[in-house]
Amino acid sequence: MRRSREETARTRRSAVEAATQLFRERGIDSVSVGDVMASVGMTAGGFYRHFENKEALAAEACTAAFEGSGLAHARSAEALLRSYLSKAHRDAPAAGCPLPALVSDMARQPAAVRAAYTEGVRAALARIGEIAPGVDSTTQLALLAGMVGAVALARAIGDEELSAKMLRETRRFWMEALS
Amino acid sequence: MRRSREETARTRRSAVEAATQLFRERGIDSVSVGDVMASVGMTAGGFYRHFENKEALAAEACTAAFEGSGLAHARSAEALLRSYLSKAHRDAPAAGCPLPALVSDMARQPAAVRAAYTEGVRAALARIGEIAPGVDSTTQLALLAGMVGAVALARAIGDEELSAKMLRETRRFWMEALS
DNA sequence: TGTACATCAGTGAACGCGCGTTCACTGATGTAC
DNA sequence: TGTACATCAGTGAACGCGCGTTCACTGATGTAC
Repeated sequence: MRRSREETARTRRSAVEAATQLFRERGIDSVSVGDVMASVGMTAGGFYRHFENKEALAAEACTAAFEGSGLAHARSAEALLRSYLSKAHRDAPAAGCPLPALVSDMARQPAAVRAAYTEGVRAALARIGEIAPGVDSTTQLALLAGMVGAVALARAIGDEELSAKMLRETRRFWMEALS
Repeated sequence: MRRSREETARTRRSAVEAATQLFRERGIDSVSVGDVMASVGMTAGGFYRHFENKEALAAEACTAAFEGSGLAHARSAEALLRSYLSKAHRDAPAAGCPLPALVSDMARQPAAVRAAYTEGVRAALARIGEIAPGVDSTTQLALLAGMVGAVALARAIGDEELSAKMLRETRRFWMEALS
């Protein structure tokens, strides 16, 4: 049955929000349209009243995930390193930075989704430039690569000790390199 | 019809070799048992004469991919940085390092596959220790994270200029940091 | 060395399943008068 | 403000498809004598 305009808008927002979390947690291809709609209390059929297809949702969810990301709100380089290269971040991909969570999904995604991700990379670099103004751009790029690589590897590694070491030592290196 | 022992062994080796390439190129979950067997000229049914299931192939292919990897054969830190952080490596994932190619697949893989990947991380760190003996272990870990992150990001980024910049500047940073 | 038989690598059809997407239908909401 | 009708958000079944895996079957290879 038909819903009110506000309710319709709320459903759409909930679906995008649920998708940002599910996609970061399990990867875009491993989450079905039905999974996303079930998590907002609906069946898959209704999805197509809100989005043209799954690709459109993926692109929108990717953009939305960057907006709520911790990287976008860090206040200093030290605070960023401490929160980004932490076990808490490693163990909560659904609420974390989309860069490591989606990085190897992207190679198989359509252009619209990749474009959203690329904008996220640019935004991350811009943010690093703001909170670490004394750092040259070469170092900013190497820092972003190091942070994303360390979190992605820490999640992939099956051994807790080595995983924790990857985060801890990468953090230590950059704390010193930036001071 | 039955095949000779040598032919059987050759088929098995070909399947593992094809899998290492296909998995790195398209991700483990996006490659089917049928894809792997078709690339060695067989149908999917015959797969189960060689492997218990797809998981067993994934674990074996992961281990095999690390053995043939460029990282395992680099002669110096400078040579490693030049070849690893290159467009050639970025554009040929099927023949490249499994670390960036499979990094976000791993979170969803069964324990046996993750264990093979974890061994690959250990081997990569050991190799870095050999070719850069003067570098402390904190720096070695940060270097591996940076190389893996830069290649994974360069592949994910949809914009050629930013992608190339990610590789180039990360290489520049580490060339200077290690000298 | 030759023969009879057991083994088993590979085929191709079938299975149960989950996917993205479509569609006829329902009934509350929105709109025109 | 009240009524009649059009709109459309969501349902649930259906579609065509590709997946991992199983299985009866074939016939060349391997083995026992």
